[in-house]
Amino acid sequence: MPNIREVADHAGVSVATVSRALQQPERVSPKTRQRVMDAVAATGYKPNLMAVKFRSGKSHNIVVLVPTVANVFFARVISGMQEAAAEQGYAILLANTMGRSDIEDDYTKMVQTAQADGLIQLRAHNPFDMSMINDNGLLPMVNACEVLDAVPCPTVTLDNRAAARAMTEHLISLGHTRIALIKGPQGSPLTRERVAGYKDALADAGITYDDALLYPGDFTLKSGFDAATSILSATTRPTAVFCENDETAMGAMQRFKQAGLSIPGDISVAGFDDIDFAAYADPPLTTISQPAEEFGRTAVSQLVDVLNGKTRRAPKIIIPFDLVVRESTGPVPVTQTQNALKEIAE
Amino acid sequence: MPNIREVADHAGVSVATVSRALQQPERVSPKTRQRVMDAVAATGYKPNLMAVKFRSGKSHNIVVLVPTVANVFFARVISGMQEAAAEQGYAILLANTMGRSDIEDDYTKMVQTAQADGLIQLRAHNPFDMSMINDNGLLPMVNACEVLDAVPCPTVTLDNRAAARAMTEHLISLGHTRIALIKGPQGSPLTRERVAGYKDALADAGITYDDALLYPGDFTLKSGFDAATSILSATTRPTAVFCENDETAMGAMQRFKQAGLSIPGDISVAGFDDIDFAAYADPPLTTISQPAEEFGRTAVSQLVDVLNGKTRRAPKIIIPFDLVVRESTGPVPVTQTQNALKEIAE
DNA sequence: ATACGGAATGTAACGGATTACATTTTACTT
DNA sequence: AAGTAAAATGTAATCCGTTACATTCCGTAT
Repeated sequence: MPNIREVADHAGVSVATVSRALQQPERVSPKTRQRVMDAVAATGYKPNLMAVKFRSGKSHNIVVLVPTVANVFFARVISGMQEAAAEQGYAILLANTMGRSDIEDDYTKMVQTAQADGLIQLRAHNPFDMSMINDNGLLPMVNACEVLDAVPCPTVTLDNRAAARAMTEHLISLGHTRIALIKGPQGSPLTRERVAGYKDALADAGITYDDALLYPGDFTLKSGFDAATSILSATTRPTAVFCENDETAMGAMQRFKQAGLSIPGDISVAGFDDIDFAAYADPPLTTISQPAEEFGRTAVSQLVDVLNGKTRRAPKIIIPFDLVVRESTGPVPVTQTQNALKEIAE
Repeated sequence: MPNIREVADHAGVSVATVSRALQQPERVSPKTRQRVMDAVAATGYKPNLMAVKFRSGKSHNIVVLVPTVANVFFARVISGMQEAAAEQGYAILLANTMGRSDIEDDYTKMVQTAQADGLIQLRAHNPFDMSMINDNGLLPMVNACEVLDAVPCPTVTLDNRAAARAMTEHLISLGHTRIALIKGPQGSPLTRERVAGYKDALADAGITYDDALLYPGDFTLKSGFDAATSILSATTRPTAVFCENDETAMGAMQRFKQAGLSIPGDISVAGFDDIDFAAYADPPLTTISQPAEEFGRTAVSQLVDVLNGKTRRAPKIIIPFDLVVRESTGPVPVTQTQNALKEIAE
């Protein structure tokens, strides 16, 4: 591999001139510039970017901590990051953390060891200690999707509470009053916020909240399937199920169909995320659409601003959502309505 | 940020000793080692890995070219790579290429500019020219999943032809003779091999191959849906549809169900890949299971071997597959059987 | 023709860790 | 106690671009 000195010799100039001809062409006379370019072509010179990065102290790498890359929603987010990063001259180092703090720590070290300039965390957990704070009091990170409030860094998130509330209101508007909720992972702020939005809507509609209608889940197909099994064995079966993500919803639908229930004839099912499969589910799934790619793009551009010192106070960015009504939600089944009326009458 | 000199001063030793204490502890006396460790702790020293990589000429980065990260199968492959790379001390640089050669070239440059040591390509396209060939005549890359024969590098692949043949044989064993095939992307070797396997099985069973039963697709849900629409309007409807991936199969199933067909009562549907959703489809999808994570792990370990000069001749690794029979495939519908018998009789 | 200013180019220090080679220390032999 | 080999440690070169500073060149003004 030829280095800059060989090019300089070949062109009969100094290494400084070669460097300038490549980095700031206007600082070099047209003749020399041409000579250098010819020498570059002749030698097949490619600058060793590891040397450049080392010298400049900027790696132009961004670490992304993803709980699971094998999640359709995150895959779209990453796709958006990829795009924005490429535009800004950054490369993405992807870390599949499975939510494990030790793996997160390994990758966070890449920032501390100058292998990466900053980090994007897609989970509500701050991997840094405060030693990494910059002049503006910010950490070299962006927290996206599932965010933590107390961390000094930009956040990019959906108003999960409002979205969950919107979905619950949609179900209520169809006449549902016994609405089950299949939750996301225990302890996640996402889960909490969505539960809060669900409660908000119930409260507004004057429906008393019932703890028994909350089912545990973890965003997998299986957890939806299992929760649905529990729901089927409930004494008074809910007429609608709001799932905190689409995978869960699809797992639940599968179980309900196996049990011979019609959706939404016997039970309505709603999801969250609007992954590709949602539109092709049977029946097509009512869900909350999140612009996943935009999450990625926004997170990257926020991080680049932090790294350039442009960000003084941590912005809290809210990405808009959309309620997408498809065919998995419908009016309360007649018999159930009658039962409900009877109950009220008693 | 403290550097190695500060640590040396603090410990009262030379920088060489510090370096040795950290890299080859056995080459340093226990006393000094301890002094160095204390100094490291006291100063909070973290070696600048950019400097290390620059000096050593090894970046310990691997570029992965993925057509789309938002594909469930690839997501699993990446997951496996991630795992193996971490074990071997490598980081993954993920490139979402969308199959575009210009994007692939950008990332391939990372290898040429010492930002990455090697590359894993998940598409049948060689991004390198021959200038990167090493002493063993190999390129610093591994071609996985969808492979090209002529490239001097290890390949990791499924016997797609055998797998497609196995699936087709399964359908034939259920009595199907008119079996449609929804293909993968035009021009992909994957597509070609699977078509070849399909033809193999037909030929073996003495079923004449009919061009009209091949439908175009591109591995998306939508393309499955659209192909199903074409299938529905065919003069003699096939009794089974073999889709070259699961997304396509799920899109097709959705369309068939919309048209009021029962699966597999009226038409059998089979997929390929066994993504998570396959087991939760309605009905659960018969498919070919590929150990996606193993693809990733194998690709990484093969690449590491190449990088270490351990690989002399490019191995061609075949990963085993599994035929997973679920409920989306069944015997030929009775009426159809009668028609078929009639045809034969005529 | 001389002097001066700006453009063009060159020289060499620098970044942080590694490592070949040189030197010192230690441990053991006689 | 002297001598020697092995172990431990130190010195300084090195990796390769970038860039501050120094120098040279050229054109223009006087």
